[in-house]
Amino acid sequence: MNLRQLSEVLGVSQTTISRALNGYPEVSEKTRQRIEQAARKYNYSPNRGASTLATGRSMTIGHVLSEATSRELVNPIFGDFIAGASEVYKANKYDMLFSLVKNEEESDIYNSLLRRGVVDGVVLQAPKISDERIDILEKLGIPFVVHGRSSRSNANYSWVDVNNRSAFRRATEFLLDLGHRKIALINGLATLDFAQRRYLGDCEALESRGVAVNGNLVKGAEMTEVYGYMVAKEMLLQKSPPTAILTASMISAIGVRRAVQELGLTLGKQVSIVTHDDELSYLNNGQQIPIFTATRSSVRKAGRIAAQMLIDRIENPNAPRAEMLLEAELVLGASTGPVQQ
Amino acid sequence: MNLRQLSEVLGVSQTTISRALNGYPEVSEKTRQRIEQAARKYNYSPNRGASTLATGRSMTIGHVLSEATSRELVNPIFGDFIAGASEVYKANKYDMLFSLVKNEEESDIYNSLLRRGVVDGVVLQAPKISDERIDILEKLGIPFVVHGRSSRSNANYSWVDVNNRSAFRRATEFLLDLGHRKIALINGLATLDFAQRRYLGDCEALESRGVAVNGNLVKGAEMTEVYGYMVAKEMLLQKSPPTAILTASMISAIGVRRAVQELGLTLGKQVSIVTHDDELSYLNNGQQIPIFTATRSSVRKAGRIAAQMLIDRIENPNAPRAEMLLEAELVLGASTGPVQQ
DNA sequence: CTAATAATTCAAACCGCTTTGAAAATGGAG
DNA sequence: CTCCATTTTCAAAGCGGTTTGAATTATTAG
Repeated sequence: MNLRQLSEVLGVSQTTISRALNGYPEVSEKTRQRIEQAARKYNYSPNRGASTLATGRSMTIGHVLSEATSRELVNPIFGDFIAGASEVYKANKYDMLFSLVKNEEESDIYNSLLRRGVVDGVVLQAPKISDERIDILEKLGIPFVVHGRSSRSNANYSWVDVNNRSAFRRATEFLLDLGHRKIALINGLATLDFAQRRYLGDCEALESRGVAVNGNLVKGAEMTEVYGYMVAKEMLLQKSPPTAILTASMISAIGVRRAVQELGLTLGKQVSIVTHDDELSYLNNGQQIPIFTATRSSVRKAGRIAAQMLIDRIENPNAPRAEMLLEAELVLGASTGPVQQ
Repeated sequence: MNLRQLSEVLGVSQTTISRALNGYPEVSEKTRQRIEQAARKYNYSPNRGASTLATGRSMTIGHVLSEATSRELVNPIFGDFIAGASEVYKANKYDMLFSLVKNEEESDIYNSLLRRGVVDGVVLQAPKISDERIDILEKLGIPFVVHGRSSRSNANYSWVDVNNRSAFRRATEFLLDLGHRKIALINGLATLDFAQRRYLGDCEALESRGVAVNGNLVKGAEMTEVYGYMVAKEMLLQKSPPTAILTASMISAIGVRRAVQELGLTLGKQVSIVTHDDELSYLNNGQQIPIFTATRSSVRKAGRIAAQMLIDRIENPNAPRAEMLLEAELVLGASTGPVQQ
């Protein structure tokens, strides 16, 4: 059933129906009722292509995941982030379009999505320290919001981010307070902005206590379980092993735990771990007592905020850009303890 | 730049341009070249809404994730599955639309997506043993493919699935061969079809060796780390604890491992684990020697296959339905060993 | 009761593409 | 050089909505 057919059935013009259904004031309450009822009865809803064409709005938001950033590897936080975003999109009647692109197509995809009128805006994830995508998007003039930030960019964009720096500064300070001096950092990919900020937070804490940053104790790559395991094992077998390890995700922390246990060491005794915890739905950090001491911040919440920001930008293009810095809380779990002599 | 503008610039009709760009034979190679060049130069690509309206095809495929099935919980395999699907969509110039729906809207969403012409087809994930969605989709006449199957449904649908039954039969047989008799199963949600099949495979193996199925050793729920941990701990503290545990995912296996180690037991000695491994990109099951003995089948590959099947159905509606049963391989890891007296 | 004003409703234009049926251009045969 | 068949190009009609400006109807004031 399309609009013309419905208007014939009702004996009312298409204009009136369209207005009634879209909540315009120029239609009497009586007719609106009648029209809404009929729409339900005949199972009518406006064709998406047609209204996109007529309004110039696709009511769709794009999320682009680049294989460049993630090397064929799906970021484990991806699922929860978009679940959060989806909640907000749904409430605002937007749909979510998802694209996986290869490195070389990366800069084209935004242009293409915009030009073809496929999306009204995009969310940028996992920004690099220096990320050309941000400049591309700004040049294109498409509404966008970044999940994270890009330190080197001086573009004027909207973003949501966790305060990675202060989170990792606090985490390191906490370990220092426990007497640890050999503190390792098993980070995410060094080119990613969040990894850099976490590194800086770590360094800040160390330096403020006069502890030199040891390059051997800082590594970064994809945050997989295996990576956490391998790096931890290697570090723990050094002549001067770390007594505490910071990890950038629960996934890698699990790998670190495996290494620790394989070496016959005990978590919270010979080795302490503090991890960042994105509160992934399938990786709850324990029940009453958290498994890992962690800097905690819900990535799902970040998804909700990013989505709302973007919708605001789309529907109110000349509003000032928005930014939101989420503070992670430091939760005390069973994976940390005072340094052992 | 839109079609009319381009046609004015080129002094050629819109028809010719459209045909040239869409590869129709009625246009000479010379003009095609000229048009393609100009399209690139002026950065023209057809407006999506307009072509959707004109062709009746949205070139978009829907993936619906229901919060009913997953209780606010994002399935960890979700990311890798859609990454696989996306590869194929991109190669075929489809976009992917993602919807998160609440239980009560579940049956409406398909109707709505179809009616509004938002998608050309949908992929159904995580089917229940008896899943009304399949009947709804069939009634609607929308092209769809199921990732998994629905045992109770006798609808005639296309699907891709892992042979969960034979995989878990083999896994249990393997444990029986090692002398285990008290074999627990920590499964997914009991209402989900794959969980039922895994359970049946497990039972088959046990019964064929004359081992009675012990209801106390079979549990199922969301496959989280914490769930695996809790159930394993509970079971291992029974008077007659299992000597081997089957788990439905790496995530829950990690939880089981945590419980095992917390109790001072050793994996592959007092307790063996066999898990299903979906080959999630961020959860590689070890390097040379797998951490866990596992029934392995790539969910990303399943995503690719499902996507291709669906595209085939869309572009060739009266082709016979397709089905694909993937056999999981049993890989031997460090988590299993002969039963200890 | 009429005129002026406000509240409703409508016909038609438009969004940008695809596709049909017809027209124009080209080529080959006689 | 004409005629017919074949290639190539085109104008116009949708596709199904939204929105504008005008027309109709209802309401109020005088």
